[in-house]
Amino acid sequence: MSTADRLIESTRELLWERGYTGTSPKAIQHRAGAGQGSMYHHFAGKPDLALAAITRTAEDLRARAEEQLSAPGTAIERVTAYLRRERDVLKGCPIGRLTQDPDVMADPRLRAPIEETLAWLRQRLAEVLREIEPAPEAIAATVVAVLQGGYVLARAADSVEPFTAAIDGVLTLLTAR
Amino acid sequence: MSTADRLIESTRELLWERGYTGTSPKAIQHRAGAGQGSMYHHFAGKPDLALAAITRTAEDLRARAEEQLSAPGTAIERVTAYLRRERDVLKGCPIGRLTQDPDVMADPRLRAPIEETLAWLRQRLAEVLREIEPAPEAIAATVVAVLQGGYVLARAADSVEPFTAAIDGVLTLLTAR
DNA sequence: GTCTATATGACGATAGAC
DNA sequence: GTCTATCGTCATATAGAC
Repeated sequence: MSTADRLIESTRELLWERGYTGTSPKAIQHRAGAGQGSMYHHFAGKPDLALAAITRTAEDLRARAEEQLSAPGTAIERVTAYLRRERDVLKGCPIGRLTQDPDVMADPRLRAPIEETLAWLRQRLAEVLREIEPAPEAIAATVVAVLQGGYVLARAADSVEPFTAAIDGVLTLLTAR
Repeated sequence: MSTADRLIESTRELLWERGYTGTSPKAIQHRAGAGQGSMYHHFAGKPDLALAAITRTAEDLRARAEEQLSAPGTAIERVTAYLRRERDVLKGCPIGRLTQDPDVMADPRLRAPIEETLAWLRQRLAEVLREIEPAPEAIAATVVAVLQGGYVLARAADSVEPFTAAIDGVLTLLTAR
């Protein structure tokens, strides 16, 4: 892996763990095993590096969601597979967590991939759910919200349990229709 | 309002807007119209002040939830009133947002009120929903998660719309039972 | 109680040698 | 491409006068 790649990967990890404000260039360099000069040679600064990291994380999220959502099976089966797939629940959503960072949301370049990714997810889930719901838009928003909110509850409790309960609840409601 | 009170209120606002890491003592003092010496006279430091602020915000959240949840009406009516009550949607949940702050979650004193408040909310909603569900725990978790996740989607979109859609969706699912 | 002065280190970046 | 030196500012206090 090149130095530039190691810098991007380190930034992705740190943004996930500590957010944008909580992530310093120094910490990125240390984790990547790169020096100051090296980082500023490859990237213009912290926002530039964050953009590269966020873009890569957003692509990754979409690709992995698509794995479950475009698999064979009924709508319920695919949504269930997506919601119950293995996740780093206590780490939360690497995209959703950035919405809490005012410096990220204030920068249109950093904000765009986050807005687009969550809008895409909602729209993609609506497509799948259209198989069983004539107007699935609101329910698709609910499903994405349960996921994002489940992460919040899990972090608050320092336990996966509330996340699992929230997913179980929405699947119960969905399946009972 | 006393200086100590102004410091606590300013800290509450800043924690809501910028999180713990993003909030400096200097910013708190400036917003409260207090000097350095004044702040350190009343509070031991940033964590001490944050604890006072978080405690007050947690009490406030519980009191305001209780307003809707203990009102007269059916379970569905009370949950609907709670979910649809007026909110500062784009600002998000002042308690839930702190779960994204690793420095808060790493400090047991700061973490406790957050954990307790969300656990209480879940349990309180389960009590209300028991009127229509024999085993309401998972669905109560879902309802709280939709709220927390709805805030995330609203911030990502810079619009109240996804929040409203997510709430509408879960109420549709709940009411259709 | 509130003020000003001072301290130590981190933050985010630039400059220039190698 | 990477390194070290340097920079101006902010973060988070402590000390002591008033």
